[in-house]
Amino acid sequence: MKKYISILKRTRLFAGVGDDEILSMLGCLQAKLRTYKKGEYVFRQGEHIDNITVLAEGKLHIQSDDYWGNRSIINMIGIGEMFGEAYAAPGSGAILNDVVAVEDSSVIFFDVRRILTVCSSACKFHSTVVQNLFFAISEKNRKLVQKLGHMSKRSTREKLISYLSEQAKYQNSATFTIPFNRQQLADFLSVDRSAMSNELCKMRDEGLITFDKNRFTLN
Amino acid sequence: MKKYISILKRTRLFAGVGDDEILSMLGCLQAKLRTYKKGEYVFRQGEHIDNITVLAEGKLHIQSDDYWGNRSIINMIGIGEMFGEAYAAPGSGAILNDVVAVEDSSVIFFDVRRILTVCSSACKFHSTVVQNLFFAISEKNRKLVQKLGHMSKRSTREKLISYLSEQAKYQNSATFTIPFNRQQLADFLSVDRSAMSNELCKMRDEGLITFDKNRFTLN
DNA sequence: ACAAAACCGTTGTTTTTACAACAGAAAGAA
DNA sequence: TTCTTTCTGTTGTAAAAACAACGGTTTTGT
Repeated sequence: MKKYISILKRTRLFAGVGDDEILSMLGCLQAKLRTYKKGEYVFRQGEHIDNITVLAEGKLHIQSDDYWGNRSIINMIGIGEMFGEAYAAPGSGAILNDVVAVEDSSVIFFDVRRILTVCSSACKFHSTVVQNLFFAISEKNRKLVQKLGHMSKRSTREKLISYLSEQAKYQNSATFTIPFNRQQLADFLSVDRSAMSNELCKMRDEGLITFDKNRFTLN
Repeated sequence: MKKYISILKRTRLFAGVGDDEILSMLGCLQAKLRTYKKGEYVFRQGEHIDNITVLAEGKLHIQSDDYWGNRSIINMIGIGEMFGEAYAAPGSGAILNDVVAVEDSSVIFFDVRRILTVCSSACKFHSTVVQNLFFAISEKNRKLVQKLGHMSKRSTREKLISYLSEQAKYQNSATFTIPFNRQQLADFLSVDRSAMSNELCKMRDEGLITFDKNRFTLN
């Protein structure tokens, strides 16, 4: 677990907390580590979860599949990002989506009740962490709204432009790499892969964008 | 302001806080009341906001319009619900959408910094409110994910079924009233109104649903 | 190195949606 | 009341997306 302290230090959850404090909090919050092979499920739709988790290594997708096998990717979780925090509140019900490792991954679990209940022991940074938790979930909230912004666009082209512009802005460069392959991007934007691929190429031919695999440039 | 205490008492934000404490906190948190006529904007896209707000009366839509006048309704805010909380964190940037009164409304503003900074005075319920804030934003988070679930459906019919089923479940009855008229529902689901209307009628003719204005029944 | 699998672009067909336009019903204002 | 505006359903047409199928390329595993 110790090897992940440098990662935890850079997470939103532990922002402003020193190495030593993090180490002691790992005990206080009953942190547990689990590893997952590519394709394994961390959580399944319908489960009741009582852990907040941080991804220490790998990559996860929050997604769900319908009757006909249409997959939709709700969100991507990268290293240092948190997930499951929306189900920390009592009575928040079962999780609505699957959480799947798309690469070999390591996940750190924290006991929710230990985070929300102020402990009497050494964790003087506890309140910092609670506030961090709030800020982190706020940020995720804004990201979800942003994603709704993409999804609410009527055409595939507009969805693509909306998403790619956001990425360019977020990565602060007209050239950037996206964390999805074509199928995943299509599942993320809820469109058909081949139609999307087609649209991307049209946009390229019209000189709007250029791309090579996951690397895109806006013109 | 006093007349709204009974409403505030029943909000997520002040759950577990007594009348007297709420009254004293209104001062502590520098609560301010403003009223809006139907159609007026509470916030506009691009504004920087530093208040958490609670709707005391009326109804709001969180929405945005694009170049071509396509409107998309991100969320509906009912009495007692909170909004703007996702922008409480420092450095959270400008608000991405407009917030508009769709009925004559009354909004209570709270100073964000006063909520997040524990005050030294009488507000012993302060930490309760901070935790409530976290629970409330968690709930909104889950709602957003649920909405993404509707939007990610490929066809208009599936979107409708997804949304209507959720409403039936939420209102705990196969017959229920939705808070939208047709145009608003179309804007909420990001589809064309006439196409949606058409689809609704087809579903009715097939015996899947019955409806009268805003009142729907699932069969 | 080789076979298998995954990935990406491309095309033609079918299905669905958006758009525009209109008419009747309902609601609201004068 | 009467006139006006808003709301809803309906239809036909044009545009767009989904679907299916395939070939070439790249990646992966053995």
